[in-house]
Amino acid sequence: MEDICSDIFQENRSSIKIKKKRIGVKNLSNIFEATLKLSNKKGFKTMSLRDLCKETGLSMGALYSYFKNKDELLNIIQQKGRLMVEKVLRENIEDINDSKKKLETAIYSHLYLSEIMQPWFFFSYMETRHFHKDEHKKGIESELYTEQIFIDILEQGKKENIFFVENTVLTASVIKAMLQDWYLKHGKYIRRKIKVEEYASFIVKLILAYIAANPLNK
Amino acid sequence: MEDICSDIFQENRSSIKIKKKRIGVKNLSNIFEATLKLSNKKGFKTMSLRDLCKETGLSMGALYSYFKNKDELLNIIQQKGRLMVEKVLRENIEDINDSKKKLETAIYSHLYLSEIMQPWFFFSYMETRHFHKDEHKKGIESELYTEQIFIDILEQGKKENIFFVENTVLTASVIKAMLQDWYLKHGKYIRRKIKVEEYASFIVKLILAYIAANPLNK
DNA sequence: GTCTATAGTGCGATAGAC
DNA sequence: GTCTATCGCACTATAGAC
Repeated sequence: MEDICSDIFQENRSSIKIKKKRIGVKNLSNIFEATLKLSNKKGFKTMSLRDLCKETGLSMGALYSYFKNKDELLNIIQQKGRLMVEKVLRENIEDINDSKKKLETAIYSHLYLSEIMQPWFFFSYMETRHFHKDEHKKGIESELYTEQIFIDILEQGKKENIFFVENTVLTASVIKAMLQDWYLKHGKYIRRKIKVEEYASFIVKLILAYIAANPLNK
Repeated sequence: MEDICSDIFQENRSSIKIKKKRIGVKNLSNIFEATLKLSNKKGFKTMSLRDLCKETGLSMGALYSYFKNKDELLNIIQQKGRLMVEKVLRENIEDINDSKKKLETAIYSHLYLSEIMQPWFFFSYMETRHFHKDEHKKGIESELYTEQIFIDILEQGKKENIFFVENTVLTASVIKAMLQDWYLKHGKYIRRKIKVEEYASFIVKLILAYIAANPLNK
């Protein structure tokens, strides 16, 4: 979190009116956390900047030193979250050659990441449709990007005769749906004391039962 | 739709100021459709009653003849949608004894219903967390109600030694997640020309591959 | 670097004409 | 049964004091 906010501070130095790095990074971190918390409770549009003042302990004027308007606040949060997700997923799977191992790793990585960054994932899923043109498009592309990762892995396994899957696109879609359920209904899973490891291992077993069973052996 | 609006008109006669049934039902139907359309685009809270005026062609005064405030409009929509869903699901599966057939029917029924009532399902999923206390609670209960249907079917099949499933709750959770993906990302599936029949048959195959394979035979 | 005060906009809701 | 006009309130964003 510290690292991310430090990056954001550097990159958006032009639009951020704060000069001292220590104060800037601390307040940015505070603002992001508060924004995700409030938005996930009542929606980004419904969250007023006065709510954000109360939650952060900053005044209206101080907030506007960190972003030039409410929409820019949203853009910064989105931009940074997306970069983080794509980087982690790519790095975790790029060196794996074995299809089955790669599929497992992709599922585990996505779930662990969304466990750590749950508020951001939830925010992103729920708010994307409210974004204006450009951010809206990027949100959908980001979703398709991770879906494509799964399509590619399934296609690779299919070529190697390890996976037996009729429709890779549809299979990737439902894998994505199950991964998303983890952060969308996070409260439900916590209440039921289901840990992320258990959920991940379950998803892998379910998918492998479907694609790893050679129909010719039946 | 006509039938539902007719029912709503009868039940809420006290708070609806309109006397003539024909006009009342026609306008109610118009208002509901417009509310779902606008809310699903920008969120219920963000949709102003002035937006609703434009979309329905009615004036502010006219709108307020059909509900006493914005929250009541939401409650009426939710109440009726929930009743509809629970009724249809129950009626479709209650007379089926065969576990496998029952599971299939439940999946197909839910998907076909959410295909017809897609705007309502989407609305309900996205807005539940913004509801006040009582409606919020009912929304969550409704979600758990359909999940419980699947838990019960899985438990029944387990007892009969037809299904081999370790964790029925977790299995029901992901079934629900996949059913929800159909109406949450409806646009994506339409763009990819995936029909509801294909999706339903895919989900059934995927789940059966996991639970219908007796591990003792392996 | 952060504050308070306020301008300007748009909201939900109602009253009263037609 | 539907309309227009209007009220009071909360919002984003900014200007200027400290």
